[in-house]
Order: sequence, then structure tokens, then C-alpha cells
Amino acid sequence: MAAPLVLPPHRTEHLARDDVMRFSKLFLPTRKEDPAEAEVVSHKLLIRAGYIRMIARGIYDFLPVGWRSVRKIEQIIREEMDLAGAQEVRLPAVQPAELWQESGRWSEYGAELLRIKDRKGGDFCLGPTHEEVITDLVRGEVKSYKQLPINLYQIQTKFRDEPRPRFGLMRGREFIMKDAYSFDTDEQAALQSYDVMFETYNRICRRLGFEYRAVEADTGNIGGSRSHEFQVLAETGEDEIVSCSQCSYAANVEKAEIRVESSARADDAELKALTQLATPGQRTIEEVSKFLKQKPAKLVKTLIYLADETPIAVLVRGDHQANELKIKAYLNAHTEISCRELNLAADVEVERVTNAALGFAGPVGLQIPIFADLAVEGLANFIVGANAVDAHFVNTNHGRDFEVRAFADLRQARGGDLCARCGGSFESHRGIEVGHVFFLGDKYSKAMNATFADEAGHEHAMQMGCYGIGVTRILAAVVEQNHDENGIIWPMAISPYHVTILPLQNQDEEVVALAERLYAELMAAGVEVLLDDRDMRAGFKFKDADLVGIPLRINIGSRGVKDGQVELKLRRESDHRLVGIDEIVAEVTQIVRTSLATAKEAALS
RNA sequence: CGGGGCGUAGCGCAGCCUGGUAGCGCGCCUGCUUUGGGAGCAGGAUGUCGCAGGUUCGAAUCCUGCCGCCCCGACCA
Repeated sequence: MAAPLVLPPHRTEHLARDDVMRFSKLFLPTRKEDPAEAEVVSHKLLIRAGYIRMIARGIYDFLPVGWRSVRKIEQIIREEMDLAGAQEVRLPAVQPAELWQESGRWSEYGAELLRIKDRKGGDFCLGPTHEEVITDLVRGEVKSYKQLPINLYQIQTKFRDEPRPRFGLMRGREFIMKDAYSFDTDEQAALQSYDVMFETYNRICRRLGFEYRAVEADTGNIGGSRSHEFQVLAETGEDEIVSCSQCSYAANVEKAEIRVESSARADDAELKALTQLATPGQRTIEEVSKFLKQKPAKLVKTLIYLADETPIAVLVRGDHQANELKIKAYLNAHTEISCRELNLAADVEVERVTNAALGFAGPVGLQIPIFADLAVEGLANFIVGANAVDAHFVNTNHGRDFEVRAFADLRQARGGDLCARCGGSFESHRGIEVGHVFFLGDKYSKAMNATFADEAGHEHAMQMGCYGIGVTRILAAVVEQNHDENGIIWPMAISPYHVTILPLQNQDEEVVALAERLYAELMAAGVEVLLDDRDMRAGFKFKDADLVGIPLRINIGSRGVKDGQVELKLRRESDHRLVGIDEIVAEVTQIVRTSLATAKEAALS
């Protein structure tokens, strides 16, 4: 038998309209301790401060304060997109397989595409992106050059069945994204659309107060000639980027072009005799360099790749990293070896090609084409694997001990490398990719027959661009850049509330009365206020306020009320100042308006 | 997909090795005291110990399978 429900009389009242601005009624469950599964600060704080809860891996609930902030981010994006002449639409989350079969991506997209069946057994997927859907929409309605250009966008929940979701909102499977698609008559016009979006994204990042870089990026399988990522700088970012300290060049390390001043080996370099040394069990660069007491830069690593079916060897200096995108691009552009996919060869394949156990591969005696990074060209007397178990060669030299088919820029850029554009030196950063703009060309319009008639009545495929911003990822990125040991520190523009009022003594009627009065007056002035009316001790409210991160705080205490004053505390600063009771509403209203306006102006600069 | 770790109250964890009454802290409910940086005391409620099977007189504990979550790897030879 269920126990009878016992409630005190005051708990039977209904919720009132402004109750969501009262902490006592707000669904804002905070926690004192970090969640066990969270690794990065944004994930920990968003859970502790009651913004999100995980329901399955990479899938989250947004609680009221979290959703308020998400909607503010959306609104900023919406305003800037509308300003750029884009039009908002809403496309379906569930998409029919036919469209994906038409573009070819039903088979290409892989396991990240979550495929589902309807009750009749028809194939559908949860949309990870919307090129097919938008192209289908536009091809049905746009027939003439007179209807172009057009730029359509939406703010939508996407689903990508990531192999490894992590870091809370930073890499979820379900996430909110703003995606836009431009359609133009020709490439030149499409690149104009691209430039407008590029500038719009800069404005959005500035409005959000980000420290960020717009970096040149790889276009991946999408193709096309232009692509930029918007990377918010943060230690916990998953991407590595470099930016030039002298010019404006910045790029993802996958893409960054390096200037190599002089790559040739010095003419007078003395080539010592090739010698085999026993290196029992020493496989990695680190192990070998330690064992032989040589710097990793004296070693050359030999990577065996499969370019589609063709095995090739790639040499890079021991302290460098091979860049698969560059390798792939080089093969396709400069050799007869076609390479749709480049993969490191499996262990058995490596052993077959090198006739040696894993870890001892080297270029000497290899029967497959050898490509080497430019940095290897200038090396003399380096160390390589001997293609024999437990052995390495020292004093190896290309041209004498083995032939390199070609030297090229095949490695990943890093801090200190020289900028290909101006010769300045690169700084390296880690970044969170919050936006990505692509020029697509006619990949989708051709495959899906999205054409228009020009003035002469000739049919042409439309030129497309696509532009994405991770809305929920932005929420995490903002926290990564704006927090301290006590909690979140929101920029005014995306804080769930502008100001929070803390009556410090709930039993003091004057304190409570003043809190209620300021609450009402601030709301009337258009300020978003969170009143902490809970019957809690002062210290408890302080801790929660810091955790939740609202930028302004008004402390109302018994002493101050007697003196006609309240405390105004900025979350970002450590000290508070006293403000007269009659001035506080005007003061707070002013600060809120100014900081919102300043953020908007920053977008223009 | 490979390696490792974890799964016990809403949250954070102990107990498991060596099988025998399910625990601690926080949170929650009641009362009293307290009241400007996560209060104190007293009392109370809350668990199919991830799921399924097996071993056993007896399983949170041992065995098998499955599921879920986290970390590392899946380019550094």
C-alpha cells in the first residue's frame, strides 16, 4: 500500500508565471562533487551547475538554464545569418535513404550514419548533415538563374554515431547545429557567398567573445577549393592548429604548408660507412633514440602505407609526424599511384614488405616506392630500421644506401616551423572546432541534378557552399574559455540570466522585502533576474551563484539594508562594491545594456 | 575495433581478494539550534549490489555470457 501523500499547505500552491526566475521553483539541480565520468572542465561544470545531464553516451538532456543559454547562442547566430541575407528553414531530422543513395553517400558515409527502418521496412537515417535534403528541396523549386543566389539555413538536431563521443558537449553523438547551404550560378558567385559566410562566422565568434582563429582546413572527401575552420583556442581542444606570428596565415596542422629554406644535403657532408647495430627489443623512435643515445631528429622513421592496394614507404624525421592528407594529395597530383584511401599497412603487411618484425622497418633494400619528407633530404648519416629483427642501421644516407623516388612536404606542421606564405614562424595551439565553412562546387548539385537555366536557356549545375556551426559545442567552448576554480563565468550575451539576487538573511523581513522589490523592478526594466529565494545560508547561495556563473550578483544583507546599500559583485572580479538601494536598478540595467551592446559592436569591428 | 578500468541508495565511494545480517559521506524527510563562503545535533526514509545464467546449504563477493559507462589506442614501426 502506498503511503498517503503528506504536504505542508504552502506546497500545494500552483506555479506562477515568474516562478522560473525564482531559484526555489527553478529546476536547477546543482552538485557539490564532480561527476565521475567527466574529464574536461566544461563537462564537469555544465553537469555540476545543472545545465545538462547525460542520458546515453554522447546524448544529453538540457535543463532550464542550459536551454536558456543554448537559445541565446541560437539567437545570436540567427541574427547574424539573417543579417547576411540567409533565410531560415526547418528540415527533417529523419531522412529517406533514397536521397542518400542518389548522392552516393548511403554507401560512403559509413557507421556514423545511424540507419533506421520505418514500420513498412523502408530505409531512413537520422540526419548527420543535410546536403541531400536541401539539394532535393532546391532542385524542385529553383529552375532559373533569376532565383539565384539563395542561402538557406536551419538550426537542427543532428545525429552522428561517433566511434568515440567524449568530453560532454564537445563531441556528442546528438548535438545541435546551425547549417547553411548557398546556391549560386557560377563559381565566382559561389565564392562570394562563401566570403559573406566567412565574415558572418567571424562576427558570430566575436559576439560570443571567443579567442579564436579562422584556419585553413582540409576539404576532406567533399572536395572543392576552399575551406576554413573556426577554432576556439583551448587546451582541451581536439584539433591542433598553427598560426603565423607575422602574417594572417593560420591552418589546421593537417593542412598547414611549411616553408623549407634549404632542403639539400650539404655538398661537403662526409658520408660515413653504413653500419648495422643490434637494438634488441627497441622498436619505437623513443626506445631507439634512448638506447643509442641519439636525438630523435637523427632518426628517420619508415612508415608503410597502402595507397588503395599499392604499398608505399614514407620517410619522415624521427621527431616529425607524417601527414596522411599531404601524402595522399601528393600521390594523386604527382604520381601514377592513385590513392582514394591511404591507410597504414596492417602489421602482417608491414612484415611481408620489410621481411622484418614490426618496429624494425627501414628504407634500405625495400622493393616498394619510397617517398620522403623534405626534412629528410638534408640529413646525412641518419639511423633507420634494418629490416631485420632487433637491428638498426646507423650512418644511413639516401642516394647511396637507397633511392628516394621523390622528396616533398609530407609532414605535419608544428610550432616553430616556418610559414609557407611569409617565412615567419608558426605558433601552435589547440582548438575546438566550432564552425566550418566549405565551398562545395557541384558535387551534390551534379549528383542530384540540381540545375538551372541561364539567360540563353542552357542548363547548368548550381554551385554550392555549406556552412556549419556547432551550437551545443559552442556552449562547452564558452565554458572552457570562461571559468575559474569556483565555476562558470558567462559572458552577458549567453548567460541564462543577467543578474542574480541573493537575500542573505531569509528571516530578516526587510532583506526579503528589498530582494522582492529589486527583483520586480529589474524585471520591469527588462533585465533577466534569478532571485535566490531559497531558505539557505549565505555561504551556500554564494557557492551556487559562483558555480552557475551569472555575470552580475546583488548581495542583500541586514547591515546593508540598514545603511540603504546593497553589494554589487561581478562574477569575473573578486571584489564587490556598495551601491545605494535607489541606484542599483539603474546601475545594473546600465551594465547589462552596455555589455550586450559592446558584444554586438565587437562583431562589427 | 584493440587494450585497460569501472558498474553497490539521487550523487561520490567502501565492502569483493578470503562467500554468511549491505555500509560511509553528501543529498532527501522531521525536529531543535544555527545563519555573510557548501552549518551542528538528534531522529528517519531510500538498494531487484548493471542484466542473465552457473557453482554453493548460502553469492554484492567465485565462474560464464551479455549490457552500460570511462580512459588509452586505432598514424609515430
